[in-house]
Amino acid sequence: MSNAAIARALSEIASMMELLGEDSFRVLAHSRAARAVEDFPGDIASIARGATGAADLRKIEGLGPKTAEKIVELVTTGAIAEHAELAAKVPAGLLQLLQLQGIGPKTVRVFWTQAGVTSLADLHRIIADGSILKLPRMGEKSVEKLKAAISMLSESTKRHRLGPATVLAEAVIAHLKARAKIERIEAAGSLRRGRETVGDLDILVATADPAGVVQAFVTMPGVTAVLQSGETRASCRVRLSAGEAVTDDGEAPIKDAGEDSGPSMQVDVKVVPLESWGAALMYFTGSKDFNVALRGRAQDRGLTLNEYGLFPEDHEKTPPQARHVRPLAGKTEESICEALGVAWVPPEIREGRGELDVKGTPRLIELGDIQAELHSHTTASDGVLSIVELAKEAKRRGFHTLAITDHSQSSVIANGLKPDRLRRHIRAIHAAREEVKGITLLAGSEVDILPDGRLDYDDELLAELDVVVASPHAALKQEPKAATERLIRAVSHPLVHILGHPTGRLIMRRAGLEPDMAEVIAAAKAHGTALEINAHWMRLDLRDVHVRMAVEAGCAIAINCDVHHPADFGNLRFGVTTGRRGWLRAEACVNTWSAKDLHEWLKKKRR
DNA sequence: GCCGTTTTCGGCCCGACTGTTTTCAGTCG
Repeated sequence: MSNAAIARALSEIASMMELLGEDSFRVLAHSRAARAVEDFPGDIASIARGATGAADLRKIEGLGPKTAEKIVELVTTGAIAEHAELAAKVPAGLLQLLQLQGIGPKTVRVFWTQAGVTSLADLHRIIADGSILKLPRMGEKSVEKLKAAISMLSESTKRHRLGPATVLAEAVIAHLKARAKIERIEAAGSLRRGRETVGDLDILVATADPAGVVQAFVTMPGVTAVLQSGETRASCRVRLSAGEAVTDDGEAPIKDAGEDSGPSMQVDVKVVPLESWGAALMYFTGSKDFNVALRGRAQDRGLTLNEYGLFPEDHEKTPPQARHVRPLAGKTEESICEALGVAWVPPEIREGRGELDVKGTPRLIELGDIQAELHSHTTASDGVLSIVELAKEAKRRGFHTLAITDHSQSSVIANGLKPDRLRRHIRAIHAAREEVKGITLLAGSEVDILPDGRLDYDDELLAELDVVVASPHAALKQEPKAATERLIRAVSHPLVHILGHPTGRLIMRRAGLEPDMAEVIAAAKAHGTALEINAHWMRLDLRDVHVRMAVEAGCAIAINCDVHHPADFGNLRFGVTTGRRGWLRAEACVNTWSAKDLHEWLKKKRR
């Protein structure tokens, strides 16, 4: 049973208790437990099945005696009795109503207990016959908002992948900068933390002209609905196509239908005072758990931290900023951390997982550290550039090394190379070295890992290559056990340098392989094989939690753009961000090494 | 239901916005 499935069960318990009007802190505890399970890097089910399952689970922050027992119950019996008892009391359709924007548990409970609503269809009915207006706090405007929320139910609950979300955020920032006088502007939230998917965008602005900023935002092209618009914040749904020519699939540009169609995202613009910039940025960047931990540190010191700054705790009812109390810190994130006696940590690792205990700011990998691209495709397989064009582009971007790694024979759809074609291709790469100087061109291959873990070329041919990236492309639904054996066999092969996109997942589209990653990492470490973070925003594979496992195990990491098109080099930042989320330091990433060190490492597997 | 170098009991983030109110409840992040 996957962590996600266990988290869902706990989360449903929380929602159902909420609808029954039970103690809100019990609800909160179950929601927290669900998140703890969802975000846990290891396999919760196998821990729960252990002899001391419940005790081991309790060591995870957010899980206590009761929630640990419920997880053990779920894993061993397939269900939680309490879940079934709650489900008998709460109609299933109500959970869907909770997804509606602007509708929370209190309102759903009113619909249910006072109007007998148990489904979306019932809700439609009381709207249609007007009886909804008899319910408390339900006026014309509320009903209009509710109708809008129903019509975009599926769209508004959808998360979006990091790539398109980043592009849209940059477009909003550019738009506001061009139309209002702005002191500072930055995207906060999960985008700043570099999560692989983003629910909505939080754009923070420091400005002398709040009204101008809000006005510029709500009239921006691509805005399909203004959800709220006040003096210091506004919320809109904005079409992703307002970003630029990056669609959800990373292919052709979205055709602008000129109406409220196409995928959209909620974008919140918040105006904050310049003297509170750091406090607001920190507050709105999160994560929630990180903020809670940080506020705990403030409390320990008799201080209170909010989005306006760090203040002395004086137990007054009115918040300090409203009484014009001078904050102890707030203009920058660093000043707040200093006043709290904690090291400033990069947004990517703010997860409330003990990062406040680190001594000194960790020096994580940065975009500028990358000096080599080790995974690229030419027109020989499914790329759009020739060897020379690709080499020139890599050189232009300042890389000292480029590995050409076209697909192997089993990837028929990608025009994979049969052995004789590969041999000619190797010679063509060698010839291109004469044409493009100032960059080392390596002859490689992205070799398919067959379902049983064998490679797609024989060892003799593999030994002729400078670089071997072994990747799974087919049979991505095989059982975890088979997947684990398959990948271990591949990383243990003496001629393999890098395990490419280890799981083959596509974010929000395809789960990919679900091997026991700890075992794969251990085998990779033992054989000196690097694990790839594929930088494409559709993949980001290895994923962040597995990067952290690999980093802690001392395994080498590669960050590659898997270049098929010149624009793919631009995805590098997403790969680096994912590395940072896994606490990756430059020295553990082979792409940051000097040409000498990198080439030496590659050759070691050829002796 | 969880958690603890100010607590094993008594806390559990809090401010902006909105719509419906006659001073505030609900939602959101």
